[in-house]
This record gives sequence, structure tokens and C-alpha cells, in this order.
Amino acid sequence: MPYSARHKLETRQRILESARRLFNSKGFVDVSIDEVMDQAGLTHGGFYRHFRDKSELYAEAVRWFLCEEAPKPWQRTRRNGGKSRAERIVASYFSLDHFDDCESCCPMISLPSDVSRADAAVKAAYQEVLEKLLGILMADLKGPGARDRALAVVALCVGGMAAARSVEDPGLAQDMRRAAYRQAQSMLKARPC
Amino acid sequence: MPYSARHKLETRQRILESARRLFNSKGFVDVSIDEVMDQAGLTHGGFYRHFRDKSELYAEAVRWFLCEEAPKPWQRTRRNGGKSRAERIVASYFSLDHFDDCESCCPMISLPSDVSRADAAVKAAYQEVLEKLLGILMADLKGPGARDRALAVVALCVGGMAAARSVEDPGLAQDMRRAAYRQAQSMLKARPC
DNA sequence: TGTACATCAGTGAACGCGCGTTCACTGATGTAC
DNA sequence: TGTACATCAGTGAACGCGCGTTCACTGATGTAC
Repeated sequence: MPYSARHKLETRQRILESARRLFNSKGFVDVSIDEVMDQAGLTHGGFYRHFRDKSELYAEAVRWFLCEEAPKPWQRTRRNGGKSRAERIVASYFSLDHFDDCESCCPMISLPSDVSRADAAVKAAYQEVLEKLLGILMADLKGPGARDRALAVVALCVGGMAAARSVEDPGLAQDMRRAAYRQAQSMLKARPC
Repeated sequence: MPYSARHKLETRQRILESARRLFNSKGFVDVSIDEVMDQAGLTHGGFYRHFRDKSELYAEAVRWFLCEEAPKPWQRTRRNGGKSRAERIVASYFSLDHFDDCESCCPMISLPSDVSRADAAVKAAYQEVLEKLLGILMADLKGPGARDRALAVVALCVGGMAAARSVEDPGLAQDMRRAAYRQAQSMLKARPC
């Protein structure tokens, strides 16, 4: 058994981290395997020792966002004010840092339309990310209709950020981001029960 | 002046309509010029008599959604109940028909992440579509903070539909679509002034 | 402790393929006479 | 009204290029003896 399992796992994680950054920045089709492997410090030929094909890499790279090892520099862990966990996560999510960070941002905002055309495994990975956020939000939003309100907040997160990134006018983009944030905030604060 | 200007315009529109459908379904990179021209009943060589390059076609195809000639079968023009124009548009936007119609849907939900990586002209076209919807919503939402609330509703439209299309579980997808719709509805109905 | 071996992560050339774009050509049609 | 012509929309072969994937090979390393 040459090369330890640990060695292989580490290489795999380097590939995933490289892929995550590149897919986030450039989408699925515009990223080549050669590019991914190069950023991971390897050559393209070795790719197939780690993944069945490019599509499998895509799904795993989306899922990789959920791992603790994946850096999320825009996520402020500092707990400020009397904010709940959900409020803090949402504040980070709508932050300007997150908006600007095309490489390490949440795949839900960098890849929605790509994923909607991808295969079931990729959609399943996207769903895992979405359900993670949904769970955090629902922990705060107790009472009837909690899940629906949490789903609406997720929609605001994805739509507010993705649409803002797709318009040309930076002023409009920031208005969109802030308006969606404000609405999400008020939905988190309102506790009808 | 062989071939009338009208003839050329009609050909251009056929190309745009073909491109719109294909880009909506498959994204920018996965659609070939050959495919677009074929669907328009032409061969690929003639493409450059109408557009500078593929990227220009992309921007024009996004903008083409706004033209009356572009079919939007999911848009119900029937005015029901006491609904305002904004309420009717939003109801259509969140309809199951719109969700299912990947070919003729609004480009804001089929292309957000593609457009975020495209050039300025494409983003400008996306912005035009967004501002059209924003204008319709703001006509209803008078009073202070009207623009912000309209922006948040747009975020719900884009995020609710785009995220729903990107998850694997159809049940979750429909829950997301309906939850975002309900939230948008309540925001349109609340008129604090 | 030292050595021979088997394994398999990683290399890099090669493959077949489809793409965007160019270009010399064709031929339909509006215009000038 | 009829005809010759110029224009340019549309054709299809050709180009250079980069991609995903395969494959014969290399060489680092854990294990058995």
C-alpha cells in the first residue's frame, strides 16, 4: 500500500479546493481539468485517480463548501450584539465581503443557473448547502410557518446576491443587496409566536 | 439594396428568438452558433452578417425577452380578481408554468450566474430586464421605502425560482417557490401609507 | 536493520471531437436605365 | 415593361485551438521477508 490513505485524501482535498474556487469564479464549462489540477499543483493526467469524471468533481466541489476546511474569509465569526446565530450568518451572507468574494463565496449565489442545468448529483449537492442554511434559519424561526419564512429568507439570500452580481450598475447592485438584507433581517426579527 | 431591410430584421429576430430559447435552456457556453443558426433555419456562416460575435448575441438575446414578439406562454394576461398589475405579474412569475418553462422563462431566473461572469453589455441587458420588473412593482408600492421593498420582491422572484430549480428534491423546490411567492404577495399587499 | 517487491499516485503524450471565426463563393432581389 | 447590374444575405469548407478522456509509463513509498 504505497502512499498513505492520508496522502491521497490530502491531494483530493487540494483538488476540491482548487475546483471550488475555479467553478465559483468561472462556472462549470469554462473551467478545464488541466486548470483545476494545475492550481492544485498537479498535472491533468492524475485527475482520474481521484474522480470518475468532471461532473463528479463538480458535485463534490459544491459539497466541499460545507466542509470546515474550505476557507470562507467573508464569514465573520465574531459574535456581536445580541444577534442570534441565524442573524449573524445572514449578516455575513449579505456582507460586501461576500458579494466581492467570487472565489470563496457560497456556491448558491455563484452557481444557481449552472446547477439548474447540471445532473442530479450536482443538484443534490446544491440542495445540501441550501438545507444547511435552511436549518440554521429554522432554528431561530420557531412557530407556525417557520419553514416557509426560512425558505423565503433563503430565496432573499440567493436572489439578492445573485441578481446584484448580474447587473451592470454598481449602485443598483448594492441597493439590491442591502434591500434584500434589510427584508431578511426584518423577517428574522419578527417572531409572531 | 437587395433584400429589404425588413427581410434582414426578420432574420435577425428569428436568430434572437432561437438564441434566447437555447441560452435559457443550456446557458451561454453550451450553446453553439451552429445550433442557434440551425434552429433559426440558417447555416452558421451567415451569423456574422447579423452579430459581431457570440457575446453580442448573448446580450441581445437577453434583451430580446423584453420585446413583445418574444413569446411568454407562462404569462397569463387574464386579469382576475381585484389584483393590481404588479400582483398579476408576480403571480405569473411564480407560477408552476414559469418554473417548468426553461425555454421561454425570464432570463433573470435562467441565467443569473452565467450573466454575473459575462461582460458589461450582457449585464446591462440583464439590468434592463430587472429594471422593467422593478418599475412595474414600484408603480404599485408607493410611499417611503417603496424602491427597497420592490428590490426585495425582485430578489424573492429571482432567488425563489432560481434556487428552486437548482435543488434535486421536487418537493423542496415547490415549497421554495411557494414560500417565496407568499412572502412576495404579502409584501405587495402591505401598504403602510 | 536492510533489501526486494508490489502498488498505485502522478506524468505527459496522444486521441477524437466540437467549437468560434474567417473567407471565397453563390444567388436572390431591389434599382437604374 | 424589360434587362443588366450591384449589393449583400446566406452557404459551406477550412482554420486554429482547447477540451475531456485514455493510456503506457515512472517513481515514491509501505510492507514482507
